[in-house]
Order: sequence, then structure tokens, then C-alpha cells
Amino acid sequence: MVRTPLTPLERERGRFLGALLRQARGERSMAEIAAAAGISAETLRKIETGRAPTPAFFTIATLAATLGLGMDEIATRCAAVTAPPEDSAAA
Amino acid sequence: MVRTPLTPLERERGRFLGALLRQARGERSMAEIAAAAGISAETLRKIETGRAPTPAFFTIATLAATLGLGMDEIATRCAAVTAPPEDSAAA
DNA sequence: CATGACCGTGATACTAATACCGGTATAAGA
DNA sequence: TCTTATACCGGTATTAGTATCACGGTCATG
Repeated sequence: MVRTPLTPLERERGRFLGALLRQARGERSMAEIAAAAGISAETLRKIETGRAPTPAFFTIATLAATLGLGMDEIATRCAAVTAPPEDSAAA
Repeated sequence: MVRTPLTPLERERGRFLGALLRQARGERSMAEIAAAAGISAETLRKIETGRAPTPAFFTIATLAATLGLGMDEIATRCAAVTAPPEDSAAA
């Protein structure tokens, strides 16, 4: 295997990331945000719906800047999705 | 055109990002950091040398966590590479 | 010199991100 | 109803990230 296919957990993390971005977008349209971030609306839609679960670093960076989100917060919250279920997963 | 090829500026930004990560790695070996971050040493090398100019968001996230770097700082410093030359760059 | 560890590069394989197209569904407005 | 705007979806095209293999160079050690 030369390139590990995305695991279900990674896809779930991608959906979580998308939900995060969608929430931050709020009422604004996809086209507006995509244009401001310099990406296509289709790409933004794929990221938001989790169909592009591992987008490029700079794509998220420019989106975060447009949406007013912090990269560290995004990374932390998404890391929680793949975090080992120590004992407080559900709670 | 279906997928915009990376511009020279984007590649330069990738090299800058790589230099940033390499500096943060310091004395530690590539293999050590790559293993800790859960990626292959070759991939880390490509990122550090700028041969993978737009790595995945989560790849950088896990690397930043391993190296003790802040995502916002990385994004900000890399954005400066592609930032519009306000007044003193081009000439 | 031989060996091993680390780094670098090239080639190769395969999956995924990005972008565009056409179609569809829904809601708002004329 | 018709039109418009927005968003979702499938397909397609192309580039790029990720991983492995192979080879070469450097340095330290024997």
C-alpha cells in the first residue's frame, strides 16, 4: 500500500471540521465566503459536508481567517474526534 | 482548467513552511519526529524541503503539536510570504 | 575499508484535494 | 407559474499529497 486510504475516523473528523466551518459561516453564503477565501464554492461545500475530509493546510488557514476562527482551536477540537477514548469520551 | 497548478508563490510559501518546521525540529531526528507525528519520514522530508508545498491540514496540525508550535503563528508567518507587497517588496 | 545511521533525491504507486459541468431540490419574489 | 438564488449531488479532469523503494552522500565507529 503506497498511500493509506482515509480511515472512517479520519472521515468523521472531516465531517466534524466541516460542521465547525459551517457554523462559523452562519448566515453568509458559500459563494461569498469561498470568494473571500480564494477557493471555489464547490470546494468549500465539499469541505463543509465532509466530502473532502483532509483539506490542505493553507485552505483551512485562509478559511479560518475569513471566518474569524483560530487555527489552534480548530485543530484542538478536531483532534478530540480522533483522541483515544480514555474514559471520558461520552461525557 | 480543473485544478489550478501551484503558483511559484505557493511553492515559495511551502519552502518557508518547511524551513519553519525544520527550525522547530532542531536537533531531533526526522525519524523521531515523523514517528511521533504519525507520518512517514519521507513525507516529513518532503514537507521540510518544500517539495510538498501544500500539505494536509491535519498533517501540519499533528506536526505542530509534536514540535510545540502554534498553528496560528505558523499560518500568520506563512501568510506573510504571499501577502501583497504593501510598498517595499516589488521594487 | 566496512558498517551502520541519518539525510537527500529520484522514480513509482495510489489516493485525495481542487475545480468545472450538468442536473436536482427548495425557498423567495414577481 | 415562472424565475432567481442557494445548496446538494454525481460525474469528470487534473494536480498534488502520502508512502515505498532504490541509490548516493556524509559522518561516526569498528
